[in-house]
Amino acid sequence: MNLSGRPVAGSAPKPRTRTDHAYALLRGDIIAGRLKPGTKLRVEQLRADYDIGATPLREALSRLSADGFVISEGQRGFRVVPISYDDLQDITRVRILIETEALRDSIENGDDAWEARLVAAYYRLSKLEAQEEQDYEQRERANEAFHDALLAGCTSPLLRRLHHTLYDQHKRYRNISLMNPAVPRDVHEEHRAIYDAALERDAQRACEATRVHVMRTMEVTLDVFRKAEETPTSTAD
Amino acid sequence: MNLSGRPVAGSAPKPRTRTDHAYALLRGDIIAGRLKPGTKLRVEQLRADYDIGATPLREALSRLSADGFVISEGQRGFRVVPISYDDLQDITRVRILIETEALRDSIENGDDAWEARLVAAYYRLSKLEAQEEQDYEQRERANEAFHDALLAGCTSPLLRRLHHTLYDQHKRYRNISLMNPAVPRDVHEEHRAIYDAALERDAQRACEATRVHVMRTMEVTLDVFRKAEETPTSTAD
DNA sequence: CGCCCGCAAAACATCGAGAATTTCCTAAAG
DNA sequence: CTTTAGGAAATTCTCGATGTTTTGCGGGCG
Repeated sequence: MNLSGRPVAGSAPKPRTRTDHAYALLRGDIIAGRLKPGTKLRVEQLRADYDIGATPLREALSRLSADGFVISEGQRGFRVVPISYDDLQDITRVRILIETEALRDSIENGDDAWEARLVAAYYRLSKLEAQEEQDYEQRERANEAFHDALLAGCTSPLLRRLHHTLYDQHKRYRNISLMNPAVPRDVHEEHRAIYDAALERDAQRACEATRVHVMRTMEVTLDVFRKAEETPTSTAD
Repeated sequence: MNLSGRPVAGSAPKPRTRTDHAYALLRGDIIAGRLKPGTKLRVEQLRADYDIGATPLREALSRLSADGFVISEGQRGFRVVPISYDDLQDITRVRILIETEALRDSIENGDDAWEARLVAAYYRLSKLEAQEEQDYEQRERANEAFHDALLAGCTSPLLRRLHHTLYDQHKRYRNISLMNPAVPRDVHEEHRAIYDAALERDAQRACEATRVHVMRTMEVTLDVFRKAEETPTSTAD
């Protein structure tokens, strides 16, 4: 009955095992772009950086390779998955496929609690979007919470899991392109369109709005990369 | 220049590293149903069975857990993912989503070589389907070759990868339900419908035929399980 | 009679060292 | 000057052993 006053298991943010810890750290660093695409992941190096033994590190890297964040070149170690235009487009395309299907399901099956959570998440996000100064971390969290709330009603665990992975793969591209000045864009309006359609239980419209939203995100990211290529190595190394 | 006469790397079927080997063995045994759903996977046990050290085994299990064939209950080891009606339906649903999208792409982009390969694969499969006595292994290979050929034109590596995993997850259910007498069913006709539509480049019709085919496969599998539940433990040991 | 505590055995997760392989550098041959 | 061969250094992969956590069992207390 958890009379101890300590938080119940499951809500705890602290990973239980070294492997889980390593997995979370590596995944986070790859998505955040701190580990750059194509980088060789030498176990000895990582061992020093994270202060974790080789065995848990290798296990974490194995999981990440199945997730598509790392490639394992048998007998030649691991490296961060490279980025490419094609890859971003591929991820985007599949993400739209998965996300719209999950959203359709969520809209059809979401109950009152789903609605309430969605309203709350949208409210918080809107408030942050209206602010002048943008705390990226905070806003990213709110953005994720909003998208999670949208899909919370989805009855398919598989769709949820796939979406989560694809979302993070996409997020990596966004983070890598982040430092450059973003193309002006009315994100709030895109969010509002999805939100309105979802609350009205108009799945068709919500999916279309989602498609537009995800495509725009990709296009902005692609633009940043293209511009970065024209201006060679200004921020490199 | 490989003057040794040995086959060049890449064509070799033999896994290069112990981890890869363990991964292939475990995956195969799980899909074939030799490792039953819910079974605890004790490393010491596996070590004896496969004659592979604990470290490569754990790495393989980690990868399998990311693939969804194994669950990792932190600090309490690994076990084969359990089966359930809900899970089979979930897998089927997502598989249809992925497979029809991949097929649509394949039909739109497949070139002459794609067509030729498809014709050949269909021809071989038809011949086996017409036979009286059925070698399951052989037929399964032909079936897989046919489905692979259908999707070979798909331009999205991600869709291909996801489909491969989902196909094998589905296959596990089929294999587990295998011993029981199958419901009579004209599989050949279903295959023919997909094949004809694909060659005519009618994506819409091919996708619909695929949907029907996959749904039927699931329903037959579900029927077998339901019947097995009514007749308790006749073949169980 | 049932519940709970605590000890022993099993299993898991992790570490450090040792075999196998790749990579890198040097130097000679064409 | 490019190419090829050889060997040393670095790195990956694997094993056996060790600390920690979970599990299973038995005895005592309510």
